[in-house]
Amino acid sequence: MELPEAKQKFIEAWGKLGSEWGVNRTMAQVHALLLISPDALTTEDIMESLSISRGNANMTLRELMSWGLVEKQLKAGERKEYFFADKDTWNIARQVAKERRKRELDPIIKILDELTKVEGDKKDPAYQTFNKSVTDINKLAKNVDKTLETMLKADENWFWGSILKIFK
Amino acid sequence: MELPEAKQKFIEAWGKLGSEWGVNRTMAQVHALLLISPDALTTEDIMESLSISRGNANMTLRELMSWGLVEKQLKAGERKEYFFADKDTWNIARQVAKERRKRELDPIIKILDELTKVEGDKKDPAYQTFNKSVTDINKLAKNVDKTLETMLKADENWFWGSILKIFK
DNA sequence: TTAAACTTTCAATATATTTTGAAAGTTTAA
DNA sequence: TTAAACTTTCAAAATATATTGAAAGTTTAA
Repeated sequence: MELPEAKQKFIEAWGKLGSEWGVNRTMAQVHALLLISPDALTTEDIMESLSISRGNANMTLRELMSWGLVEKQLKAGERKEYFFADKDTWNIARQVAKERRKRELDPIIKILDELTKVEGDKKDPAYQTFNKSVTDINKLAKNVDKTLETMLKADENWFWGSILKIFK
Repeated sequence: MELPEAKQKFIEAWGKLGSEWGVNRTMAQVHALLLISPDALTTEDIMESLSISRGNANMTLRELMSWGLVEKQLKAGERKEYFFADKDTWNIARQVAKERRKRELDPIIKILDELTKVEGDKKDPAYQTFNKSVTDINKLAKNVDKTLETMLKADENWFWGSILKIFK
């Protein structure tokens, strides 16, 4: 396989993976494109490479910046804005974990905490089942939360070293 | 908060979480409903509880069964099919991890393995960047894969015990 | 100033996903 | 058999999500 074809495949695969994980396809593709570009790209470059409109490119880039995955780069003596992606995979994973925790895990834990407190007739099977499921899910969510918390603070080698050591 | 309201909230929250994680909202809601039901429910019960059509209920239940999250229950002397959800949170997490690994992680690892092998001019920055990103992402994906593999084999207490011990 | 170079916005449009519900299919009891 | 009880299918409709592109907004150099 030659490089241009390989690039295409990578962008396609990353886009597909994104859309299976709640990230819009174009956003994942722009990210992929920037990940394999040695230099920062302009909005025009991205529009052309991926055949998308200016509006779409602009929105997507802002979204990627809000996720902390892409940054603007200003070049001296140039009006145009250039964009580049953080290439450090561990940073990317951490950044994504951080954002999703904030956006999704935190809110559900808040709701589960409330629901855990709901009182009811301890003899009522409906109440028992509700309470057990909610409590169990809450525990799981908190374990995940703790693990993420540690991951966010950790260094990559240490993290995988520790995890994989357990699983030797 | 009273039980009926709490149930509603739980179904709503689970549905929202699902849709943020690539599971369709209705599927997550049916799952939530079954999780908090002490008894197995019929298609009719589910249609009524969630105000959805027969076709939708049927498709969703089959999908949940294909994920291994819900099972059919046949009651002696009855024609109707009853459905109930596995209430063990650890089983649910494992089941979901197992399916997503098979459906999403495995295919991308296969592609990354191929892309890692692409040859090119080692002096070319475009090739260097491509190769580094692909290789790094491949490593990360394989670490995740190994961790999931172990999680799938593990017992809940052992798993969280080991993880949380490291992160004490 | 001002006009060229660039970025942002957003209503309209296109695309993708989900849901409906009636018809077709299947199973069972008598 | 057969007809009632139940499940499945799937084309059409509804809904949700993503994209376009032209107009409006902003910044800069002269």
